[in-house]
Amino acid sequence: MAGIKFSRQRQAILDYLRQTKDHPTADIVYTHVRELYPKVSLGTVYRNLNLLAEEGEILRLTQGNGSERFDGNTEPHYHFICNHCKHILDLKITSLEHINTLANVGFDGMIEGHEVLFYGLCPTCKKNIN
Amino acid sequence: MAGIKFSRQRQAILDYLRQTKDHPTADIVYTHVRELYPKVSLGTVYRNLNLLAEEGEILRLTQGNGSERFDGNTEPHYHFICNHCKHILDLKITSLEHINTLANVGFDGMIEGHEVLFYGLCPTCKKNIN
DNA sequence: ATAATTTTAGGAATTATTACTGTTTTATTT
DNA sequence: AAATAAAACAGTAATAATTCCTAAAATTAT
Repeated sequence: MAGIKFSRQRQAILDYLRQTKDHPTADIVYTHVRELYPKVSLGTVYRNLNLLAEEGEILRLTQGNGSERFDGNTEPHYHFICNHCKHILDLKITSLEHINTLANVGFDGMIEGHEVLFYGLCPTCKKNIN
Repeated sequence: MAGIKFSRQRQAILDYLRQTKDHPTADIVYTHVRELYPKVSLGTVYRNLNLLAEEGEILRLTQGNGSERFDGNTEPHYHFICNHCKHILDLKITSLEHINTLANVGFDGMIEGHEVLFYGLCPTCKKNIN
């Protein structure tokens, strides 16, 4: 009976991602899970992040510089990255499904989806920068 | 008089990016530039790709798996990646500027721009896969 | 042509991620 | 509840992508 087995480490990773609003890197997840399981290895964190992402339990965010980030919120939503402080935020906006239709105009293949990353100034930086 | 100086290697990199429709990785650029300058080093390619991207002479594309890709076409356009063959294509669609306005609704910061990556089946794969 | 400054080649170093292996956990069967 | 099979683990080595370093070469200004 091929299947995946429960593991406390994986559960801790998922729990952590579900309770934070951040979009942590594998390494940040690692340091947090270590508080609960001090002997956890970074390889375990990577393996489980990949597994959870494949299963759709978490999202993998690819945003330019450095490492990948992960998101425990699987509700459909869009992301924003601040040009100034580099923080990533969730945007609660209506679906942009219609841009798929726009993209398909004059395109001979088939558009199945899209990823969007907005950038600009986050609320905090907007305030502080004048 | 602080400034950047001409270099044949940088010129060759730019020339190559301008004449291809592909979206090559640094390594692919490297192998092509080596045909003209066999002693060019990979570090030189990376340094110049970064420099050219900073100056806005080329675009840097971040698309999930593996390495970054570069685009010599700086006209505003959107990209598409095929889920099947993983090739990246240019899409010639009208600007999607209006999604910035949508994203700003209920957002306290300031949206300055966006990056979109469409995915699906490219024309060739769509034909061949039925 | 000389001097000043930038860029280069080549290689070492760094960072992010994956792969390997013997041991431990988890789930299933007796 | 003990035995067994399968999956996951910790720890470490390996790989891949990119950046950093330095003495030598190329470019630009004088």
